[in-house]
Amino acid sequence: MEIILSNLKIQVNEKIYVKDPETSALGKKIIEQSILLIDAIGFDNFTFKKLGEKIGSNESSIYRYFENKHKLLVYLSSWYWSWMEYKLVFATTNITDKKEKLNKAITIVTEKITDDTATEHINEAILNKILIAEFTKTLHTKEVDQENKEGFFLIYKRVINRIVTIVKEVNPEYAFAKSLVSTIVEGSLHQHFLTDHLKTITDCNDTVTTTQFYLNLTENVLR
Amino acid sequence: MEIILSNLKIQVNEKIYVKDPETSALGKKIIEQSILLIDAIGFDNFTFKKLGEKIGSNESSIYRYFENKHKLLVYLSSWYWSWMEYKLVFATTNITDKKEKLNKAITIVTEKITDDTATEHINEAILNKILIAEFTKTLHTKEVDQENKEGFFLIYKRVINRIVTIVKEVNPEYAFAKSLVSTIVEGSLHQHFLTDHLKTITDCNDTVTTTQFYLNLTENVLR
DNA sequence: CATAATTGATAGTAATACTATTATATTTGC
DNA sequence: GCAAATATAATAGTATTACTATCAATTATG
Repeated sequence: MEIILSNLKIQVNEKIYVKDPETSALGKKIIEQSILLIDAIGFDNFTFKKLGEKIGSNESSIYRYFENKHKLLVYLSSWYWSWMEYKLVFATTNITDKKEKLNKAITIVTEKITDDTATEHINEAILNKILIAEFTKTLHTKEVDQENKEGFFLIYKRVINRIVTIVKEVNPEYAFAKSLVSTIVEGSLHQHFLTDHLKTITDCNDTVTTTQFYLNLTENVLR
Repeated sequence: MEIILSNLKIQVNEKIYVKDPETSALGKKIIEQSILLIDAIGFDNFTFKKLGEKIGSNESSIYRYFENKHKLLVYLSSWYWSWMEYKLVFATTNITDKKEKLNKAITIVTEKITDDTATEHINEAILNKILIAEFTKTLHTKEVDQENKEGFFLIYKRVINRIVTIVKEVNPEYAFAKSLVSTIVEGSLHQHFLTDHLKTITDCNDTVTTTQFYLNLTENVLR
């Protein structure tokens, strides 16, 4: 997987950026360091000025890549879900047993990423932390309908619908496949958040994982 | 229920506000109108200056009630969950059948509030809309651990743990009661959000409700 | 090597998120 | 009914944010 991933160009909707950050050294530095800075100080405290200082570049240069920090977060999220989709497709192709395929898929989207994988300038483990802490903010804006129309959330929705297809293979009778999967994908980020911050309302921790919870849940719901 | 609710003083943690808004006409106006304004323009675009203009009061007067807009949102959320807890307790007390009790509880926390209920200056239907759109923002900050320590999320956690108790009465063997309930409570807000904005990844709509999805899910998981 | 494209530096604006001070109402306690 | 206390309003001011515009300096490319 390592080799393949390192050659992989993750596709992100062009409308999200002003200039594709993958096309220059500065662009890659913006992505790499924004992930570290958002993780360190949180998205709310993150500014392009601070990022500029961190990478030794001018604020105005960053604006040539992204209109604002919201779009940058949408970009990072899109990249993440694109990477997730790749992992998902890679891990489930050629599995003939439907239940096994579904379990694999659920494992992929619910497990916490703990190690930096193949890509050059992107630390997926930290990006996963950012998604856990900040992903909902990409959706919860007044512009969500407009941005949805422009395709900002296409990859996210595609990841969910890929798993929906697998769910329907396991149980074609089940009436809530979409809601189940969207609950799992969003909910697993939430359970990771609770594990980190509000331990009294989750059972998930280092030994009992979020993945186990959702595997068990899905098994029970679809049987 | 109407009469009782109108006499009810909803309790909110004192640390959330500078001055209790329930103790003055201006305070109540701040709560009433902030709900309408946040609903209208979204929390991100909401400022104390705009609220001041809307209620014909000075910005600085609002700061005497709330340190900042984040605390105001935490207050509104707290109030909502306190109201929800009241409804929950009221609706489930004296129900002896455990499954019926759980179904009632799940219905209470997952259904969309569509009508303004008893309280004077608070429109619960609109407040519910705000929770659907903005609640995650109360938790997803760098200060979450500190604020959790100070008890900002106590009522929210108590609502969840009340339902956890009911789940355990129905099935004491089930190992993920907390995660199940926190998934339901948070997830139902999310499903309502998807129904409003990302319809392609949910099955919930006007005829098939979020409540039905979660009743079915819980039934299957605990049987 | 000339030209184009990119980046950096500087400056500037409007809005945000407050704090401080003082004046003016309004409430309450005697 | 009035003085004292309290609440509110008005004004001003600061630091930061979230940009935009301009122009100079650097780097890439044909």
